[in-house]
Amino acid sequence: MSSPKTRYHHGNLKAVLLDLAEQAIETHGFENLALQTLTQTVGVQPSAAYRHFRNRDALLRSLAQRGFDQWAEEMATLVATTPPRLRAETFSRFYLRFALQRPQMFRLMFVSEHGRDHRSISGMVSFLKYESTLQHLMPKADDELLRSRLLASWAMLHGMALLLIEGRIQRFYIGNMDDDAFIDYVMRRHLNLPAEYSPRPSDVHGQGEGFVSNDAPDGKDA
Amino acid sequence: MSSPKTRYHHGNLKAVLLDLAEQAIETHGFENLALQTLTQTVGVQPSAAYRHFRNRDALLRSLAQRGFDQWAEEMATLVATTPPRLRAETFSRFYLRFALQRPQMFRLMFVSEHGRDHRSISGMVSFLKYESTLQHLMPKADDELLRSRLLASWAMLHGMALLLIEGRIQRFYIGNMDDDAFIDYVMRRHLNLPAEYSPRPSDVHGQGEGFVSNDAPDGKDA
DNA sequence: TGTACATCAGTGAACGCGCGTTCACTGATGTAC
DNA sequence: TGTACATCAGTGAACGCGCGTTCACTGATGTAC
Repeated sequence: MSSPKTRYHHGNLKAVLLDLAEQAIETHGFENLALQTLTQTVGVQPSAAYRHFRNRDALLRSLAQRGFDQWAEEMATLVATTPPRLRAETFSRFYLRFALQRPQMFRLMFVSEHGRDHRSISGMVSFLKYESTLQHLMPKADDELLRSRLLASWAMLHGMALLLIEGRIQRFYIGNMDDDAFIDYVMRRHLNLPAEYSPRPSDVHGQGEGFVSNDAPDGKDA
Repeated sequence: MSSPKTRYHHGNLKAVLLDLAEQAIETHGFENLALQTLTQTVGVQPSAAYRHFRNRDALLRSLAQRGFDQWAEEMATLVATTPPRLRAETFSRFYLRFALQRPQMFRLMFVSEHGRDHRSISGMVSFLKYESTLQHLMPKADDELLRSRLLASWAMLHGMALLLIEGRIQRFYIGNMDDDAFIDYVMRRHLNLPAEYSPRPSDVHGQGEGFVSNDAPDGKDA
């Protein structure tokens, strides 16, 4: 084994390309990822990338796939270490934190074309749907109801993340919160879990939260 | 006035460029809008566009601005013709319909960089915040509460629209609903307005909707 | 244990093209007198 | 009411460059015998 700098065969070029691509997109946006720049950073010819990826799109798809795989892993850990009644909040925090800390990776996975049609998405979703808090919360609920509840939560988190990432709300709503403060804020004010499932007491102002409000007749079941 | 085809001065090139750009982005996405293609469609030299727009970004920003202006107009009409107690739902339907029927325009305005920092956004939002249903619903609420409620609703609609537009949910949740059916679905199942403000009875299954549920102690105020 | 050869993972050079943008020009329009 | 001239809104041609992608090549690695 000669010095890593001089050896002809890089060894693990594929993984290194993905690593650097991940860094690069977080800085410049995945739309601006250029293979020539990327390979130059690694110190390798542009054409070398084509040993490992059919084309640029394939590289970005691989990157998204890796993201989904990691995501699935962390999700599994999360489930293993969190009691069912706390999973909804834990998942929500995880989703928001991911979006805020790695916004470009988030966009690549959950917004862009490159992140579509990955098996892991359906895996993640059906996992959430059947394994998470929902069934525990609503043992009698039918499938469609479970589905619509999951969708509602997902949409809320998704929209919240993107409005912030894309700079649509900071000027009007958020003071100078950092990520964690914002996540707390969303948990407290928007994703109002039933009190029994919320680890911290919510500071309700004596009325329902938002005109997105539920007409839950028996606030106990949920 | 010679035939429109042969006259040297186009007359209203700026407006026509914006019109065709709007069509083009809906077909190919605003990322792929090419000035040369666009001007060719109009039957004019590429350089002609630069009489009216400093560069490509300026054109897209103009397009977004025009979108916001139209939006503000329609919003004004909406307010003029809708009683306060129905405005929240009417606005929500408008938002979703816009997003589903003109997804690229929606993305340009509410997601892309070109749609940032327009005065109309802040106008729209503050309008919503102070003029819409919210104050009517919550006369005693403080500013921050109003703000958080608006944000919650907005995020929900925004996320719902984007998850659908970007193809993240159709496979798992939506059967073959058309736009209107989907909007109805969201209104019924997700954006559950208090019964008194919903024009159609919601079909609750005997429990709260979603684990995004409110612990509203007095379900009457809202 | 050593040699021959297939295979793999890089190099180097270049192509090509889409596309934003510039610039000197000219035809049409409007306004001062 | 007609003419001179400034100004405006186009033309035509071309530049340039970022960047994805190809292709013939060569150095390194592993495996059969």
